[in-house]
Amino acid sequence: MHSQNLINIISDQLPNLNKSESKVARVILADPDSATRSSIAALAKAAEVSEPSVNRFCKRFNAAGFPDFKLKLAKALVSGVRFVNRNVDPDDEVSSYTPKIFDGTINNLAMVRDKISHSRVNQVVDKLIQAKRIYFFGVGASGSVARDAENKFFRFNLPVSFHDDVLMQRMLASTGSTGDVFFFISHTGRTKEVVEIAEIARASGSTVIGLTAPDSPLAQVSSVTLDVEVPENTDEYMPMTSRIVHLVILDVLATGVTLRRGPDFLPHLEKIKNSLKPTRYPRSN
Amino acid sequence: MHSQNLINIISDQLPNLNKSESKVARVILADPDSATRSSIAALAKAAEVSEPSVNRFCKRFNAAGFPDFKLKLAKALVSGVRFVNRNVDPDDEVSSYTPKIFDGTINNLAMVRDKISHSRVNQVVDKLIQAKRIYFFGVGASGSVARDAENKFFRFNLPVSFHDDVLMQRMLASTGSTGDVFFFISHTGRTKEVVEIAEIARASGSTVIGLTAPDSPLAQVSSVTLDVEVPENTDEYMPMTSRIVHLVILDVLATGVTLRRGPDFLPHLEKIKNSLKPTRYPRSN
DNA sequence: CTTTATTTGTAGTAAACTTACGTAAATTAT
DNA sequence: ATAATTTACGTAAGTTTACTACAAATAAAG
Repeated sequence: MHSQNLINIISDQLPNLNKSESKVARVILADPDSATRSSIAALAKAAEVSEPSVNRFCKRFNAAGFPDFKLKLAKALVSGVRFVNRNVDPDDEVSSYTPKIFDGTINNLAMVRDKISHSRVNQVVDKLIQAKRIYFFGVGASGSVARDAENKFFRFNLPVSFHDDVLMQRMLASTGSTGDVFFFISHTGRTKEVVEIAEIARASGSTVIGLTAPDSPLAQVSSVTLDVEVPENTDEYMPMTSRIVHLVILDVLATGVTLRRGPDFLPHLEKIKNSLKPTRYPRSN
Repeated sequence: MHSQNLINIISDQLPNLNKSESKVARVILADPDSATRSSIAALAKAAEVSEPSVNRFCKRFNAAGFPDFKLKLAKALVSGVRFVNRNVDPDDEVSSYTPKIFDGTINNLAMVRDKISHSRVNQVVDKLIQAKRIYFFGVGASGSVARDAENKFFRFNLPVSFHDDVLMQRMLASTGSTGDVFFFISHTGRTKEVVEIAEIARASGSTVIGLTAPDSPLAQVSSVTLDVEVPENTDEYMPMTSRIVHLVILDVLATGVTLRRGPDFLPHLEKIKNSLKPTRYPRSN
């Protein structure tokens, strides 16, 4: 299991800190990387507190002292998480907003990586393995995720399709039967139309899988759900990253299915890969 | 390899070091983790050299001084455990392959984040801002990325469309004119059909943007390229992550365009957001 | 309003790190 | 081989950094 990242711990604890400690926390979270390179005096000055306050802050987070804290912070940064609550500012340059967006995405991925239920993943892989037929449903931005899922899963020699048209989805859901898997992808899990279609699919006796927000209406009507908790983007400039998390989870599921199929299945995948060769210019190097 | 691990660098350089420096190196390599926690005096004593020798050793490896060196060493230790052994094994359990896939994706994002050319991003944002019309083209897995791009960019009040059908793409490319932007998304940049279409678009006087592998045939026919170098997946079980990197880059571009449009444009985005409200179940909390 | 607890800062001290300089070792040339 | 020159290394001093003890200030409780 992954240990919770120091930066996340700090931002979680932010409300529980007293005045000067939270000042320190904010300065560190604003630019953790530069924090690892600065002295206790510099950090104290930046946070407008005294040096011992910085020291006390470090000890609160189970560090021996300031140098030890910096070390732990540096390690936390490597695992991919930087600029946690650095929002894009209206006057940001390319060189600022580019890493911020990457880091925001990376941060969300790391969070879901540590939170996702492995037993749920296993359950979903089970359902997908047993499926006679798989439908990936999504609308709007999730439609692209569903399309990508189709592209991954057709390799398993199963009847797979994706649909981003709600009328089509509704008709297919109503004709479902035992052994069919309807895989719903939705960021909010609150789109009425989608929830209704999931209910129809469920009523038809099919398996309904929801890749969506926990406790959402869609989650409630699903047979199995994969919970994805990604912070709502309050910031106007910050993109929605749930799509990307969804894609990675579908990668995980596809890998799970491949592994279950065993090594005998690899030649089939190889064949598909090779089929594309004649469409490409050969590599010179 | 571009980001060689500090520990490997030290052991590579071991024969080139002089007497006292190699003493220091051996002590550090024997237990790098404890080295990150010890003072310069303790390390000097353990290596039986003077403190300045340790300091000189650090500077030789491009550190500002001893503390900076310890920081870099600590980072190297973390990246070693997390990112090195990231291939999925045939006998991996859910609890193993799930974090591996997330980490693999995160690793690639971090690599591209550090490598991407900000001036290129700026150039592409320029072109998109000036565009009279934007076409996002992709086939196969990149088709989903193109579809997602359409979903992001239509918000800018521009004629935008995506196409995953090569015949459609070919026809549209031939009818292009100055002011049109054809945005090609391709992992390899070597699909003959796609390169041909890009050539047609280019010949029509339109701007061709390539989000693809550097130095690929597609990159060569593009007006501007955004290079994405993601390692080829030699491992059968590891998913292709370039799609995800492409999506994040499109997020970056969309943010760039939003920022250029300025704050007057925010109400428009808000309006689009609000338009979806009636389709959703309201949140209870 | 006083007392008590908590938070925060000041000042002093110890430790850690770096720099300058001088000596020793090694290399090269004579 | 030995002098000259370069390179390596350590001593000592200076500077920065971090920690501790204590006191002032603030907040909470009686």
